[in-house]
Amino acid sequence: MLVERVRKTIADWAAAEGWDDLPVCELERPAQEAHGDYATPFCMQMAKAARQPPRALAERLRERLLADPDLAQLVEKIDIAGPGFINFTLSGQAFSRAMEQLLAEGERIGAGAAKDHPRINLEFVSVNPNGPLHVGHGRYAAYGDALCRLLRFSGHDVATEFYINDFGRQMDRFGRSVAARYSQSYGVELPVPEDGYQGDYVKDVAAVVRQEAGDRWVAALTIAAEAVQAVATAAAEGDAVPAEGTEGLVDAVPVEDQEDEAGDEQEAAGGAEWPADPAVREAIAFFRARGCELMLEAMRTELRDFGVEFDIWFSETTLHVGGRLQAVIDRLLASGEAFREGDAVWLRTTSRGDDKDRVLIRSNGQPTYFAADIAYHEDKLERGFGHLINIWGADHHGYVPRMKAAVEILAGRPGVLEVIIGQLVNLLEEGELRQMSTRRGEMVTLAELIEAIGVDAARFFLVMRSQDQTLDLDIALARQQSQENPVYYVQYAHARIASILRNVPADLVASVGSGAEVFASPYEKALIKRLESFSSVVQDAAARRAPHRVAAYAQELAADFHVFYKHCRVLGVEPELASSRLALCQVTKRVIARCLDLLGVSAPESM
RNA sequence: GCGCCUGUAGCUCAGCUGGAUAGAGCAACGGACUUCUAAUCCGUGGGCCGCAGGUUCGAAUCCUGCCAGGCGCGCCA
Repeated sequence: MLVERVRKTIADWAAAEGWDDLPVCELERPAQEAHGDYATPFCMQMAKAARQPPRALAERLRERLLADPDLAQLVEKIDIAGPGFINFTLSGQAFSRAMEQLLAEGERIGAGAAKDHPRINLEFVSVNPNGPLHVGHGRYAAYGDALCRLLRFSGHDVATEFYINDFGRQMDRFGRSVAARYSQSYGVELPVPEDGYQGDYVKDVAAVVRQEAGDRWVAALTIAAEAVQAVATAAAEGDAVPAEGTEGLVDAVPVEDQEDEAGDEQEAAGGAEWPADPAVREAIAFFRARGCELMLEAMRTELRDFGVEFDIWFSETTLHVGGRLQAVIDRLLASGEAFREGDAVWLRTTSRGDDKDRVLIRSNGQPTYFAADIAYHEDKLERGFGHLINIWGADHHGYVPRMKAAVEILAGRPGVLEVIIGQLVNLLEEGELRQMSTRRGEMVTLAELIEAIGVDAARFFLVMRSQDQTLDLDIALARQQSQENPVYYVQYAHARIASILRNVPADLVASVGSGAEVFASPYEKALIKRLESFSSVVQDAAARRAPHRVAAYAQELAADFHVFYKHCRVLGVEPELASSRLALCQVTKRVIARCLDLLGVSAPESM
């Protein structure tokens, strides 16, 4: 309200003086109370264009502002301070009018108007369905979901998507791991492959399969077990056993490297040591597919319990059937964006800023993950999304330039793909860094975190920091500190207001009075100013993809409310004051509830 | 070697498209419940904003260089 009138005055003035290229005037909340309710450094910024000293400009601007009768009513005084700041101290009436507006906005207070922007596809989590979600995935889930809510609330059309990496070697290893655990439950000695998944959850999956299928697959897997044992016996008699010293060394390198190297060696050695018997192959295919389904089901349930639901689940495997992938590559070859060199097919990503061209089809004829990703993103575009947002872990940031180049080629224009890199979660135990491995079943799962501190605290905790900040998580500390978690501070403010509302007498309704006593205290004024800034916080947080700003704002708002609550009674004071304060409570409750909702946290009526 | 992220109070971090004396929570210490929920409030102490230059009326914020930590740099996914 105030800022619009100030800008109008400035525009008129600039027109009269013939100044061009003036900056936009922004009002900000001064850190110091003595500097009024709002302030602007505008006169310092315009000094150059106007070729006059800032303080003189400030004096003249002040005159012009006060000449506007509407504006004069809103301010108690306008001061000029320091090198040329203009400080506004608002009148009582300004607060009443602001509150009237806020109250009238109702439940959708702070919401952005629907924007005429392209539909957004927001993809996140997208993990291999071969292990439980760990806290890193939880962070991306909490962040992505909060961002989705924020974008929607600020006026965008968003669909969320989970890309299921259900194709490739990792899933083969998983299928064989489940098959092994299944066999073991029948007494067949088939060990989990060395490059397989050792975690106990694999046993759970196997148990479900056993319940569904009975001993249907035991015969086939017995063939595999015998073959594996034969190989093991032969190896024991030979000299293929590695020296012990190397093992200690291998342990010192990062776990992820071990996984990858193990995988490559395995492949170099001709794939799985399991026999190529058709019955065995069929069994592996079955365990792989069914295991994947069961893991996905569990994941979906876990995410839903965490408050995260995806609009679309997209399976990578669907890209590899029906010549889908080949069709994309053929088109890229035809348009000259892709080319053959050696026995491989490459995409000329260097034409769009990447530092080298990338392989689509390997010389062995197999498509790369990148090729599938291109088909996938083309599919997104064909589904009508004009803007694609992907949330990736920091360990994938090297992949960004090629993917952006690919989408630029597909879409015919730059800027369609936006990649948000989320930094990783470091797990600490008693201050010591702890390594994680999905394969070995050593990790802190999202489920563990939730069990330790609950969904609300976990979600708040995971989004309260900027996504490009590495998060240190000590689960013992988190458990111990959950009582001090700021989420309860915010929720408590909400519950307190709910309690007031329950005690409101029948004849008292929320409405903004105009008397001089209304909103006279600094506590009420501070709260109203905070509430007024909510819509800009929403817009800002959405534009910057920064839901943590909502978390920070919620804490500030709760603090303003708790102080207000301490100093100002709502019930049992004179009627005009009571109904005005009731209005203030109601708006505060709406905004707190909205903030918590944007973060995926519940807003309790009582605690 | 190259690229991305980070470096702010004892700890965890906000603030980063430049504004006045740099903030919050936790931890430490001292206070406040006969009144709408004390999971609250009030107060005290605590800082070469990694370092050095530069731009500017003004720099935690922008630019350059350096130092430190994390993550990447494959015809892996």
